[in-house]
Amino acid sequence: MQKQKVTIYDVAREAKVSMATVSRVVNGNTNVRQETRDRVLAVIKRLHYQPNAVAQGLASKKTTTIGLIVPDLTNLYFSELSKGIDDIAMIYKYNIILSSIENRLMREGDVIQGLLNKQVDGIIYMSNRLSKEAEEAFLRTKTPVVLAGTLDNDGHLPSVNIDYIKADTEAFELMYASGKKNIAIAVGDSEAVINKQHRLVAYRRFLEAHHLGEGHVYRNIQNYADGYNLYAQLKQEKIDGIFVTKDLPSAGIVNAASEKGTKVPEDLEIITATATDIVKVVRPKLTAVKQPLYDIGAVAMRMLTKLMGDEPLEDKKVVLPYALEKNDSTSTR
Amino acid sequence: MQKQKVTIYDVAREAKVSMATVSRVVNGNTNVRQETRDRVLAVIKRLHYQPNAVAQGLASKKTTTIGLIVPDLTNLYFSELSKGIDDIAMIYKYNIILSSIENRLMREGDVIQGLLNKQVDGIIYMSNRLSKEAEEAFLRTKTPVVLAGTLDNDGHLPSVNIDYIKADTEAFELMYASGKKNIAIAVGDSEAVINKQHRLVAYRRFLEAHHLGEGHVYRNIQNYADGYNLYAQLKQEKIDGIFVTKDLPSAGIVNAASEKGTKVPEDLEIITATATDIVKVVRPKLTAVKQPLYDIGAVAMRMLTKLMGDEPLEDKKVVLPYALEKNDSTSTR
DNA sequence: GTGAAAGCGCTAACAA
DNA sequence: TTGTTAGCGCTTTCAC
Repeated sequence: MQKQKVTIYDVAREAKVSMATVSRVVNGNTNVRQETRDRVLAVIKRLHYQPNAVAQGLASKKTTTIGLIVPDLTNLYFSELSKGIDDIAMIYKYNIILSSIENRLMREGDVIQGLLNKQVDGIIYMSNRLSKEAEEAFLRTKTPVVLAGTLDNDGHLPSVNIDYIKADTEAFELMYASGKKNIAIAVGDSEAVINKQHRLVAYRRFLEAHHLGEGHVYRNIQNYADGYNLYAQLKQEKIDGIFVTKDLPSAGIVNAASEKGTKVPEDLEIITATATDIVKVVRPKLTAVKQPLYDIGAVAMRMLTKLMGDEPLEDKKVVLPYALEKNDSTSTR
Repeated sequence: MQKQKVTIYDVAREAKVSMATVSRVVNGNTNVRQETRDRVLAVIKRLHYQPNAVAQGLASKKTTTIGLIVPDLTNLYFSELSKGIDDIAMIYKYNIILSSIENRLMREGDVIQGLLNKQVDGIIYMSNRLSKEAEEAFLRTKTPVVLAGTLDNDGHLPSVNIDYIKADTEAFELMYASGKKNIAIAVGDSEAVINKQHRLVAYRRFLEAHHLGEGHVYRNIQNYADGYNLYAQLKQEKIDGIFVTKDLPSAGIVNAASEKGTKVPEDLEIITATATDIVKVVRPKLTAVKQPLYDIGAVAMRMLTKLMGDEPLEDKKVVLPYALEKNDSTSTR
């Protein structure tokens, strides 16, 4: 490849100043006489000079780029979070390097190392499950990291979330208030920190509080078909209320129930843990925990900008409010 | 910020070779004696040396990074495309800089310039509407660009798509075969090239072929509510079949129809132009054009790798096959 | 097969 | 306020 067409050197020569002065102008340094600045600016415009961000990055050790680690962009949960992150990143002029960790083409540790090699100024990580190797890599590096809609085991890393235990408990109690006694929970990855240490804990506490016995935990319920197929089991085990962590499986359950003649919410109540577009498309409309996904992303990104600017963080663990949106898959108002 | 911990220089010193040799080893250059290579590799491992990609980029003028321009990641159409792009990019070891152009925080030209300043090796662009400033920027730069699920006005840029005219015509004819005579079309952005030069053209040709008069074009039908609200108008204008370019509005129409007592497909047939998860969640299940979104993305990325490697392209405009998935919102099988 | 040395384009002391 | 001068960490001729 050829050399860059117009460099800072060309501008300096044409404007009869030093490279340093051009650099100052480009970076908005105020220590430049207005007259000089204008002259440089004119040359920059005339030559269509554009700074080479890679060279800037090498010299300044700042790339104005962050890494975004995400499991699956086609999942609305993550894409909503990403949108919040993206908007704030744009405001602060950061670019985002997107790293998907869904397919196992690359080990998570290598993905993170790749980001670090690209000298990203910070990393935002989202995933249902924070892998061990990721957690270790994050604790080792001095590059700032923030978790969005994600929790680590010991709470060492800055993060933004809602209070899952509180939200889930409210959901269980809503179904209980309708007189349901055989309430179940269906989770995606039962080893994920949020499920293992929060949602399932809330479930057990709920069961104990009302002396409801062992309960029913369905694991690995990930997609529409999983939900659809789960229905038969729910029917057999006489489940009359279920909390589902993902939206597509919830839709599957509702549709299966409708087809097989089970009335929702009379015979079976359903609450889903994430209010996406799916919720309003299904009939009956699903009662759902409305998480402020966009805000979680936005706040996470804002936290990261502070960390990258060596500003102090008020809260390391931010907890945002949620709302339980009562729709037609539950009966108690 | 401090200097990098371990540099190529440290490795060279410890291995008692020159930086050039270390560089060769790192980049898999074969002109290194096996013995030397092993020694260098051992030192790299011992010191945990990791190359600085920014410095590599500056020296080699290759960043192994591409720019991905996307309007809205929460739109399944684009996130599916992105997934295909991401997978292939990962295989070829390219990182992706994600640039959203949905919010108008930044002009599209500036977004592209920013990517160019970061010295990306290539760009993939997706959008319903290729803006004039984007098109001009792409024609001006020597950085390779590929359009995914997107078309430019004059067809100068490499792109991957399906045959929209053929697909839409098939959809119209399917409804016509059911005896529908007042068939309409609802589009998102009617100025988008795909709509203006393909979908709407197909619609007009269909009307003419069957002497169906002027027809009905509904514009700016973007989201669930738009579709839901459109129903009243469809009813008033006695529409008995409609082709909708987006999935959420389709769901809105179906749900509104069900609520108001209009039978789908008996009284109103609906076909949507993109088969996403929404299609199978709505009842009745929507008949839809199944676009190979993942493949479009994958092929676009593969084309880009060729362009970046100065390999020739067999086809500049790739057209992938689609399938019309007949579900329950149409009656003809 | 290996090394010396000149950059890549820019920033950031330090002087002036 | 401006210029000089080292780098930043790496690749890449060109010799040997």
